[in-house]
Amino acid sequence: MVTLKQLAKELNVSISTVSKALNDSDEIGEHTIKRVKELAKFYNYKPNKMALSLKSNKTNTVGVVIPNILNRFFAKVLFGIEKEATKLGYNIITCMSNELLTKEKQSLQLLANGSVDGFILSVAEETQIKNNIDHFNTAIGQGLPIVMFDRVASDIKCDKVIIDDIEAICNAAHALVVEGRKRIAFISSIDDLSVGKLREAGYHKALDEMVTNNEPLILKINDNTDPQQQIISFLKHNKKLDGIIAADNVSGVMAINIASYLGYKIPKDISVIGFADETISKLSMPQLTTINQNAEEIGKSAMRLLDKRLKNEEEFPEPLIKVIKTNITYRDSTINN
Amino acid sequence: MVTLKQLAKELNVSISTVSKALNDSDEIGEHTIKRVKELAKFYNYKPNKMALSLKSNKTNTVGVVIPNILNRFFAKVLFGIEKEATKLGYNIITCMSNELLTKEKQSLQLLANGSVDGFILSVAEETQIKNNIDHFNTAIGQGLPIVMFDRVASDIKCDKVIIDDIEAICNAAHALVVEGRKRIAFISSIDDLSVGKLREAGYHKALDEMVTNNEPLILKINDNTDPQQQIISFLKHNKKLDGIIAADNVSGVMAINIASYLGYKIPKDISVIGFADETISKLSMPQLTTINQNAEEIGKSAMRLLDKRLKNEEEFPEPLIKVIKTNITYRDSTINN
DNA sequence: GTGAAAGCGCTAACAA
DNA sequence: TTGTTAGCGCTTTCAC
Repeated sequence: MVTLKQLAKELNVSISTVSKALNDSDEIGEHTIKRVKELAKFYNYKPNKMALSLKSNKTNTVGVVIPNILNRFFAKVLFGIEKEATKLGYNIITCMSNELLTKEKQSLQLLANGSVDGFILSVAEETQIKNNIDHFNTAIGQGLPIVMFDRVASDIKCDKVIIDDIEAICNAAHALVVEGRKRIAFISSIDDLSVGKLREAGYHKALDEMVTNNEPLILKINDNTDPQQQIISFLKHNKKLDGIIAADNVSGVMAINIASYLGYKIPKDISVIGFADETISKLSMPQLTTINQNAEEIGKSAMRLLDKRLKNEEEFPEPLIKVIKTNITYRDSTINN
Repeated sequence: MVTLKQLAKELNVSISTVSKALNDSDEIGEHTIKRVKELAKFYNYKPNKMALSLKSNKTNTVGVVIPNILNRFFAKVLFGIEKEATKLGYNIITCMSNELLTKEKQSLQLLANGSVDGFILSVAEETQIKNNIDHFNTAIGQGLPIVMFDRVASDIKCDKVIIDDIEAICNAAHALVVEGRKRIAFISSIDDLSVGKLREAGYHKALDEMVTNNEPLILKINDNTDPQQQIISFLKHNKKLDGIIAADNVSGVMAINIASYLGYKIPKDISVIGFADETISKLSMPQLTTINQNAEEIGKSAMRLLDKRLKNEEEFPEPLIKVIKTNITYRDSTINN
């Protein structure tokens, strides 16, 4: 990499002249500016990032801590974050907590050495279960703002981007009721998570609002045994169910394929609504109708919030909670009108 | 963040004393070391990353350029890279080319300002189609080594991590032949890519090696119309096919679900082998038998190669090509023995 | 209009 | 054993 020093030497001017010229300072003569810029272009000069950061005490880099990159929701959020970050001139350093408290903690600590200006993160499962959240406050105390998305820690005062999980499920239930469904089940493999609990609450709320038949019918899928077997057994034991709402990324697709396999006609016999994205929802036959979380928008919003927070440090001290709208994308696992 | 300066002031010693003490220099007295370390711990001192990088001209950060994070293969590779990077003490700055040449170029240029020590990347689709590869050489020329994985540019002299795509497909075909399959089709939605071409070549090679019936039967899925319709029509027009090899991430799962939907029994009537990972392969009923690319291992290997390259700059000047072994994970879309 | 010098936080050669 | 100083690459204030 070429440095100002080298350019200055070759041009027989001082380092500061070169610096000013490249920044179009009006202290510098037109002719000099031209000379400097030409040589800089010739050598493909770029100001050294580390030097700039050291000087300005800003890195234009944000740390992103993702619980599980293999979950498509998080992959999409990351996608959104990266897109907006590029637009706003930030780089992102990505860390994976792999749902572990220790790794999450480590990531925050490791980057709190001047590597990043702030964090965007979704809380790891273990962290949520143990409700161990000191490391978040430590980071904030060090002047590194945090924006949390999806899985948030309610006790931490920071900006947050979420969806209204309760409302989303209620809307889905409502859509099934409109189709004439009477016995709607709820299946979830994420009841440990804050969002899992909210979605279940949404299901209960929806049942309460239904005129008839408000007996909950819930399958909590656990990792210990084969999920497909759990669904098969659930379907066999609940012959009357005619609607399914799936709380996580994949169980809706599974439910359709398994129900078909068992001889049910989808959506004639059972309607299914899930949380998967376009790609996964297209893997079932018929394709899954989904609650659309707008994951990319969540990522973009989070990045924008962090940017604002970084730009006016003294302003808007109150944490913001941004709620991203959800909507339902109708495919063929429901009876559409 | 606390600095050496502040510690020095508070301890009434010089900055360099503090620095040396923290680095366990034997120039410094035991007592002083202890005093310094205690205060440093108290203030949670961490050496400023930017200052360190500026001084050492090393960032311990690698730039990762991924064509499409929503593709699970890439997500898994990224996962592997991050895991190994953490182990080796690197951070990763993630960029997405979104399959676009311009974005890929931009990412390399943007990070070639001292932000990273080197790159790990998989070539964008557009880049492969246009075969425009100057930006790679530019980066390498600037002293930033590149490790390419999966989709590599054969004209670039750099370390590479790939799988033997031809062999992988041959093995899959062989597995189907062993089952007694006679009419094996190949479906792909990635024939633009280097790996797509290799996998098709593998299919042709396998056919050539078969005793009977070496007429190729290929479906190239394009994005213009509904992929499911293309598969339906393909199945309807080729009633005799009894085996399918899918070259990409999702079409194997689709094929199973569609074939079931059309009344075929899987694997009795048709055996299917695909390229999907565990999660996606479990979304079909029955679950998809897959060629396992060991994506995580690819990521880890790439990171290790880059690390080696960075550590001994003068040594092993010849580019290395590392071939990661594939294997077949048998699930229920094939007749297992 | 141009240059010298200080300083961001750190390490290390050299001096004391 | 500890301190002084220079320098990594850059911006910016202040002198000229």
